[in-house]
Amino acid sequence: MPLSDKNALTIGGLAKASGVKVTTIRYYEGIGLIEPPVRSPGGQRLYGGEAVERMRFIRHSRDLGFSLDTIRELIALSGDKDRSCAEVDEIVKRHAGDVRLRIERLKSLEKELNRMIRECSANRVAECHVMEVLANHALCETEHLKA
Amino acid sequence: MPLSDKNALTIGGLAKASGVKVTTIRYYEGIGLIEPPVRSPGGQRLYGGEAVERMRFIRHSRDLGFSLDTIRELIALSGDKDRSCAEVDEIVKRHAGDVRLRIERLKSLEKELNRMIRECSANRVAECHVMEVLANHALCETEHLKA
DNA sequence: CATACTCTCTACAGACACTGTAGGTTCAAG
DNA sequence: CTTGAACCTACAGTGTCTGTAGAGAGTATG
Repeated sequence: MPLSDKNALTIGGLAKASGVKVTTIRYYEGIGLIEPPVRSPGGQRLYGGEAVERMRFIRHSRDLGFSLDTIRELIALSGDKDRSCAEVDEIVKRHAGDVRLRIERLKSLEKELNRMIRECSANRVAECHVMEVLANHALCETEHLKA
Repeated sequence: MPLSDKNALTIGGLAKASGVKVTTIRYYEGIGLIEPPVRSPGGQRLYGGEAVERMRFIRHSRDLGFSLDTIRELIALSGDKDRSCAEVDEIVKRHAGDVRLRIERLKSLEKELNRMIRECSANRVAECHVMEVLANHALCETEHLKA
């Protein structure tokens, strides 16, 4: 993107076009996830169209739950167009596995919470079954390992 | 717990008895989640048996996914033994709702990730379907709002 | 050209729930 | 009395941003 490009986007324009907030874009630049763009004579950031693509890629990957570190890997891989995409698949599979695990844990959590609620007969706090369960894991039916 | 109590626990003993790490106990004291205990002449923390109960309560609540702020509320409510436990129920219900929502989101995420994996034919990165999907939410089937 | 107004700039603090580090002190056992 | 584990404080770092403050840049109108 040459400086002379009249179609350059300011950071606000990039934010609107990509759905990533201005402050977040600056943050991504700060941690080296994206390249620093050229600046206007007054010091404002100016972006070309490819920056929109990149920001959308990042945003969608974030929405799919990938960490910024993983996204960094994906971006690096995408630079090597001729490489087999087996590594990319591997990363996505690993992530899908993580997600499945988290779902399992949350499900047993949900079961336990619902059981607690069902079994409370709304008495005084002093005899509250919910409170007892909170105090004592032995009263739980499931193992609900930390979410 | 009088200072003279020979059965007092040091922070390490409390950690073992409750399953909460030493540093975490100090952290909880720092943020005012638990009361500062009495100290030995040399300045070391000394805890009585009720501290073990409290730490277990906190740990189990954390395992069930409650935030420290919510646990703070629960502890405050537990101090008022005669109060109806409707508020406690309310808190647990709200949390159960949050958990359900998270499960829903993770499920649609999982679906999308699995679809991405299935549809990749392991070519070069340049034509990788996974990469395309990451770049473009329009290629998604589900709405998979942020997890 | 002056003014107003929006956008952008940097730098730093805060959120959550801890974990880790550095450098020192206390305590119980041998 | 010495050793070694456990303890102490204070502070920085994790991840992914969000929010704030105060100042400068760019644009539209009078």
